[in-house]
Amino acid sequence: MQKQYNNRIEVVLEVIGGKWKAHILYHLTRGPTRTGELKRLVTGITQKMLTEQLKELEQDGLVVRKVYNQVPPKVEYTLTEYGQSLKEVLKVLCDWGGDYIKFRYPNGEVTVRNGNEEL
Amino acid sequence: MQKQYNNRIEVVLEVIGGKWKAHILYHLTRGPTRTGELKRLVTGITQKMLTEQLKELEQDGLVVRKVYNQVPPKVEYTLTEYGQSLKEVLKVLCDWGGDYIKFRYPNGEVTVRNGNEEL
DNA sequence: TTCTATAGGTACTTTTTCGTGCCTATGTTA
DNA sequence: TAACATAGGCACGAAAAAGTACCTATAGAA
Repeated sequence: MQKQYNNRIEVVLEVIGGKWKAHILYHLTRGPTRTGELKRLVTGITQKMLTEQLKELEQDGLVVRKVYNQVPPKVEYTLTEYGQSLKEVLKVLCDWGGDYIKFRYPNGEVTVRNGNEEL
Repeated sequence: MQKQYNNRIEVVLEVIGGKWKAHILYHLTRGPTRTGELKRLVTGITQKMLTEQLKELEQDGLVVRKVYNQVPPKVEYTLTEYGQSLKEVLKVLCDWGGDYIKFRYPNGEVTVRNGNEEL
């Protein structure tokens, strides 16, 4: 069956949408990262969601999974070259999100953990 | 209960995420639009999803609903001034989405309806 | 009188996404 | 020998998002 999107934004949202992907990708923009480190960095994510999302990102050609043949296992995830092009996108999203919070909740009624993470 | 986001991207995704909002917003960037027109423009959306999503966008301060006291009813939706700031975001998303499709499916195995919509 | 156009509401079902709990493998270290 | 560290799999259930079907209101036109 031939897939057909309704518009180009649907495409991006399929790739970076959902509860976790953007946050995972954000950390990967800082360089290759091991599974356990990601688990620590992405606040609140479970093992299952992490590997699941990483697998999808890999299938989408944005992330590379590198396995070191060691015990205990060591696996490292890296942005592909094309994946790097997401940095710009993530930055725009981040900026708008930050501004929006200030606009809507000028008195800090709503906060953002890691609101200081730079992109 | 105090809401707390994990990161700033979560904020944007809550506002423009989901299956329809981005597409609705895209059309609103072109100016005030009546309900029925939106229903026609946003391919495949149902009445229910349309009004539901518009209501949320209104609550989020991005869209204004203007009711004309007529029969049959006339309702017009417009981007708020702050909502205008989304144009830039939508453009970046659109561009990346378009490029990505070319990157992943260079032979047009996957297409985008309205892929020519400009932002 | 009946039908049309317009915008919206509600109950219910289906689909998608996310979370929990528990299991595997293996070399090293205590 | 037993525990540990690391990465991941799977079954199941809960929750969120989306879709379906059907209902309301009203002035004017046929």
